[in-house]
Amino acid sequence: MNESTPRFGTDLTSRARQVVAEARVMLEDAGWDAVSMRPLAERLGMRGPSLYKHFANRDQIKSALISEGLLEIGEVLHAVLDGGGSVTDLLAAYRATGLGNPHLYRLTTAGPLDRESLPDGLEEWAGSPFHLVTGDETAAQALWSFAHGTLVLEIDGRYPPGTPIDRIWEIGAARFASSA
Amino acid sequence: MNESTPRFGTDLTSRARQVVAEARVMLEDAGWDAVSMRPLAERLGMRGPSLYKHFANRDQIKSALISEGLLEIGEVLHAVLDGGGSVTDLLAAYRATGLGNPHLYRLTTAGPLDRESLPDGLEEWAGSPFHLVTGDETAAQALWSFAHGTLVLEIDGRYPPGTPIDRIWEIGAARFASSA
DNA sequence: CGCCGGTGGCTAACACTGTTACCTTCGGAC
DNA sequence: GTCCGAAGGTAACAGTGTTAGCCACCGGCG
Repeated sequence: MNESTPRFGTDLTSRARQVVAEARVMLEDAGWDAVSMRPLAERLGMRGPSLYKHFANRDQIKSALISEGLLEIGEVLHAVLDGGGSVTDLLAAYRATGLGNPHLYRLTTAGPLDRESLPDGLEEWAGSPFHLVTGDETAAQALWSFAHGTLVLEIDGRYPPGTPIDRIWEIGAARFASSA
Repeated sequence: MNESTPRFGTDLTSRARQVVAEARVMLEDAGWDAVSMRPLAERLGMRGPSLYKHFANRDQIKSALISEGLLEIGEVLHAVLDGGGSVTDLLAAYRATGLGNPHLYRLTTAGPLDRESLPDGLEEWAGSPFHLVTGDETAAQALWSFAHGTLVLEIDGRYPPGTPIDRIWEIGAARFASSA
C-alpha cells in the first residue's frame, strides 16, 4: 500500500511561483477576497497588469493555490497513513493542517471547483487516505464529510462560544472508527 | 417538547422587505456575488444609491437573507421533530431544504457570521432540533457537523461524479442514530 | 555583427463594484 | 401654512479585474 508520492507537475515558471507564494501570504493574511491584483503586483515590484504576463486571470492564481492546498493535505494524510495511523490520527492530522492554514483550507475545499484547472489525479490522491483507512469508498466519503463539516465550522467560528470542539472530533472518530 | 414557534421579529419596513425578496431572487439565480447594488435597485425601479435609504450597506441585506435562511431551516426541522421524526427524517429534511435553496444555504451557513446582526436566539433555535433528537448537546453538534459537511459538499459538486450520495447520508444516519 | 522575436515590464483605459455627499420632492402633523 | 422626515435622484470617489498597445531587453541565428 506504500506508493511513493506521485509528481504533480506544476509547470510554473519561477516568476509565476513567486506570484503564487506572495499570493499565499496575502491569502493567509486576510482571505481570498483580499488577494487583489494591484496590491499583489506591488509586493512583487510590478504594476498590476504585468501579472497577466504570468497568469491569464485571477482564477488561475486561485487554482494554483488550490493545488498547493490539496498537495499539502495529501502529503500530511499519506504520511500519517504510512506511519500506520488510525482514523483518529487521520482526523487529527486533517484538523491540524486546516487550522494551520485556515484561509487556504477554505479556498481549497469550499465552493465550486474547476476541476479542469487541476493536475490530473491530485484531488483523488489527496483524499485517498480516507479510503485506505476505512476500506470502503463510500464510508470514506462519509468520514471525509464529517471531517470537512467539523473543520469548516470550527474555522468559521460557527460553534457557539464554549463548545467543546475537541469532543465533537472524538465523537466523530468513535462513530466512524467501529467497522460497520 | 412542543413549543410554539417563537417570533423572530424582523423589524423591516415593507419596502425593505421588497428589497430582501428581490435580493433573494438574484441570490438563488447566481449566488451572493451576483447580488450587486445597482442591478438590485433597478429591479425595484430605483437607482442604486437609493437602496441606502433602506439598508446601511450590502452586509445588512446579507444579514437579512441569512436570517431568512435560518428561520426556514428552523421551521422545517421543528416541523419534522413535532411529527415525531427520527434522525434519518431530520437529516432528510435538512438536506432537502438545502438542496432546494443551495445559494441561500451556502450564504446562511458558510463563512464567518456576524452574530450581532441576527435576531437574538434565532441561530440556536434553528439548530435545536438536532439537540432534541440526540439528547446530548455535543453529540448533536457532531451530527450537525456531518450534515453540514455532506450538504455543502453535495451543493458544491465536490463529490466525484458517480458518487452514491444517498448512501453517504444513510451511512451518517446509521452511525449517529445508534445511541452511544 | 545585425537582426528578430519572445519575454516581461509599462501606461491608459474600460466597465464594474460599494459607498458618500448633496439636492429634491412629496406627504403627513401640528 | 409650515416644517420635517422619508424616499427618491445625480455626481462623484476609490477600488476591482481586465484589455490594448507600447517599449526595452536578451538570446539565438544568419
